[in-house]
Amino acid sequence: MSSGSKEAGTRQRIVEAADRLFYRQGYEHTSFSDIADAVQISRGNFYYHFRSKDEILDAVIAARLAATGEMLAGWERAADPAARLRSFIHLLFVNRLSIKAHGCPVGTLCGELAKLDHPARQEANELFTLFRAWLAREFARLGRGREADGLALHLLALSQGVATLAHAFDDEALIRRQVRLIEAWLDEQCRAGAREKQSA
Amino acid sequence: MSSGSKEAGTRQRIVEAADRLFYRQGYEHTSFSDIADAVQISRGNFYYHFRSKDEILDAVIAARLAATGEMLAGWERAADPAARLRSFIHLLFVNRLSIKAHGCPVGTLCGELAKLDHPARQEANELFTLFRAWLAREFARLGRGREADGLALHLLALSQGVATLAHAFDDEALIRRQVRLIEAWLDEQCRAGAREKQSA
DNA sequence: GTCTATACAGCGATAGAC
DNA sequence: GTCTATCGCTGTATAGAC
Repeated sequence: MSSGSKEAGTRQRIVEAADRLFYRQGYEHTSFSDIADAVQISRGNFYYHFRSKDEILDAVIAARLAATGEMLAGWERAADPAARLRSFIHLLFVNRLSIKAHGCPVGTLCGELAKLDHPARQEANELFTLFRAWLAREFARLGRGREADGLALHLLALSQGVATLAHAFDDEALIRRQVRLIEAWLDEQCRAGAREKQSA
Repeated sequence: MSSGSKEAGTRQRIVEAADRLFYRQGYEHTSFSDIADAVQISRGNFYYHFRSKDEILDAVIAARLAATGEMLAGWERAADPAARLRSFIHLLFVNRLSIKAHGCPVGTLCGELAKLDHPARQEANELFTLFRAWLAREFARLGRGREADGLALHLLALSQGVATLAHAFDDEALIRRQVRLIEAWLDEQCRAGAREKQSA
């Protein structure tokens, strides 16, 4: 029952197609017809699997939460906090082509749902919270316990902003250059953390 | 013919209402009925002033470009490059309530138009470019000529990211805390600029 | 489980009276 | 310059045959 299986059930194929389309076109701009075309089923058949479009959104967010949790768990294998934080920054580089084309999947979804004041808004924010808490814990391990959450938000904000600008300007090189600046900032934070640990 | 006049013509009142609604609800989510209710005119009457909804958007972007240009010109009165750059950061603080509620007007509009691949996308990006060029020039004046554009994008990204997170989390305090971190970063850049000027 | 047919609301846009 | 009336289309959602 792997989530990317070729023989996935109809329900799962709907969720996967909706996930991709919500990312590429936005939630509101994606219609049932769009998803139906992608999954190759009729429009009416949706309502056997979901009661409404909002319910599809809920399923998409749940799937993203699960995938994000697994990714963060995978990063735990890195040797030290600095290497783990670098995994996060590296994500911006790895996904630079899709970010250039469609922005950050988390930021664009949360932004749209916030502007629509959509009921699923809080659920989507959990995606941000997952990263925020994970980053804060790694900054704390780095020896920056007191300012850990502030630094986590700073790094989260930087990656969000870079994604926003790269998307708007449709500029891949912007990501590569800014990633280097962020890495330099992280190195500086590591040195500050080491100093704080020394004096403690 | 001041732009905020109470006795503004219908056309201008449409642009002002559309500007506000596009910011609060998003472009696609705002209908003619919404604007008509705000301006207190009938739906049909729109087409005497504009040929389409896209044309209203063009007018809104043009108005924002003009207003932004005037604001940047006003910041020129500050004593030195460091003070001028601080004006930019301060903007995040001054507008923190509307940013918390609706995000950054530039970032959310450019993000939506980019995702829709809307024809007016490039025009909206000019708003970003206005800030980018202005910031780069001030960083150059600060003595950071070689990296001026990279630093400008870094600061722009930071402010965009803070706006995105504050909007998603509906959190005003987040802005105040992150503004302090950004100001500390700017101070560091000022010192680096001074060193570079010394050695030159 | 999947289909076709359809209801019903809202959208952008047009025509024409005043 | 502003109005009412209406068109054509697309959206979500439902009913019911197979």
